[in-house]
Amino acid sequence: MAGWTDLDEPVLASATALAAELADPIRLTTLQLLAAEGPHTMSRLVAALEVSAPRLGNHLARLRAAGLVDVEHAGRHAIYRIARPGLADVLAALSRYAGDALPTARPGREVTPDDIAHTCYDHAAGRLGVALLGHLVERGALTAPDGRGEELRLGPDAEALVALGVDPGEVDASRRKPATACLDRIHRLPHLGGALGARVLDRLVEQGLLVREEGTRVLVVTAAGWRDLPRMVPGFSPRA
Amino acid sequence: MAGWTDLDEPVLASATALAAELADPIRLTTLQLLAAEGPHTMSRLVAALEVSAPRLGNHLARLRAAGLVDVEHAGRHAIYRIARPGLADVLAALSRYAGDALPTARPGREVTPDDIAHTCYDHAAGRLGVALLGHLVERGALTAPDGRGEELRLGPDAEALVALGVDPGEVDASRRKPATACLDRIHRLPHLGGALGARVLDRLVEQGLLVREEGTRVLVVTAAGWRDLPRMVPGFSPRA
DNA sequence: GACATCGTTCAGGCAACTTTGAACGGTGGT
DNA sequence: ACCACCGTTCAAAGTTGCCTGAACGATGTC
Repeated sequence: MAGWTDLDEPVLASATALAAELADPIRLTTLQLLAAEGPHTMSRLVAALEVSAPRLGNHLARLRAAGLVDVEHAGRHAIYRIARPGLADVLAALSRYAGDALPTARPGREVTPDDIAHTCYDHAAGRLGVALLGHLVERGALTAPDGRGEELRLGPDAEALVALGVDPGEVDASRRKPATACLDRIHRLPHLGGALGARVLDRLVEQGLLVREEGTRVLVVTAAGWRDLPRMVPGFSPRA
Repeated sequence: MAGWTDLDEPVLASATALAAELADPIRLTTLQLLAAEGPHTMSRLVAALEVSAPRLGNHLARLRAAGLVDVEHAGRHAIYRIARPGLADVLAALSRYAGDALPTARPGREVTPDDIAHTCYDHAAGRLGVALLGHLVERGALTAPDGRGEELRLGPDAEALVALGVDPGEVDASRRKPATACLDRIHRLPHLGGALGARVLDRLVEQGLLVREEGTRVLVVTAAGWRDLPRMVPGFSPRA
């Protein structure tokens, strides 16, 4: 009978192999980008990650062999995508633990206003942006992307959006996508972007919950914001 | 400005470091055992994992350095426990993906009756046992263990237990713990053990939903079981 | 058809990790 | 005080994984 740590145990072998794939910064970031923002061509990944093509290519070959990504060839472009939607759950759990463990691991480290909320182009990123997306998906106002090509879409139940002061009908979707998931650079989790993300940020500023800091990208949470936002966006808590 | 894959990014560095710790069968199994069943002494771990003491010791030193486990010395024994309860979420996500990905990765592999349900001493293990524990915890009939010493306990809302045909008052807790989390050897997720686990299994057999196969530890799900169990235990689905 | 672009593969050299065996302090029992 | 046991550390050896640079096939453009 195989022991607890015997690699003949299929699930154990599969789990350690998966963890090994996630244990490299290039591979992990690649998977996070694909899971949050959908399929990318290899050249887009090379540009985004700022690494050499062979270097990324070697990692992509590993990810392919491990069955974590699929490739589709379109002309001379190779389009990579997450193989199984469930991977997003693993990536999210990993990032959440990593983010939560940081203050403990580095006692000197404090939570900065930048961590909490800052602008990413015209929408909110940081813990607020991440919590926003999670909240709206959970409440059915948005349908989650699967990282395979199925994009973030408006969901059946717009009530959570209305509660934030946004009328889904007024979102200008003519010139840009209504909603996109955008990988947060700090927390490594997807946050809400697109026309809807911009509209939500505008409304929160109008309501006096956030103030754009001049000259920086920091979004300062006002006293009213600390009072109301945790209730409006469950998952966005002061927590130290 | 640091790039996407730069290890100066704190969360990325933390996440890859965590994944590297999980990428070894001994370390991963150790963490799974501690998270599911609570603190263990090193000698208990050595016996359970069937590895040499120095070999395990080196891995435990790594886990300590990574801040994933805490040690407490009691006499000549070293008691190890999970450092942060949140780790259980990461381990669960990893095991779930690894289990789900298996049929895809190995086309020849089929789901066996053993995977679905078998006995572990006197209670149910396999997918059914795992789903049972998850369901009862989610419904508030049990409080989740945190892997640090806080054990599985009866929770405030016993309704989910009653729905399974079990009267919480009738569980004999005098001679053994009422409920324990027990690491499932196949799926690498905690399942329901203890007096309560035994009582639940007895009731499911009495109701004709399961049949103990003679001479083996397999629990056969009857036609009635396939009809009723997915409704009684959300999370326990036929799925292929 | 010539050329640039895109993606992939390969071999070398370098760094990191894992295992093993032996040795070492600390604790409890006799 | 002696001994058995528990846990930990260390160095050497073998293995594995990663990056670099060059090369190659395939595609689309001029």
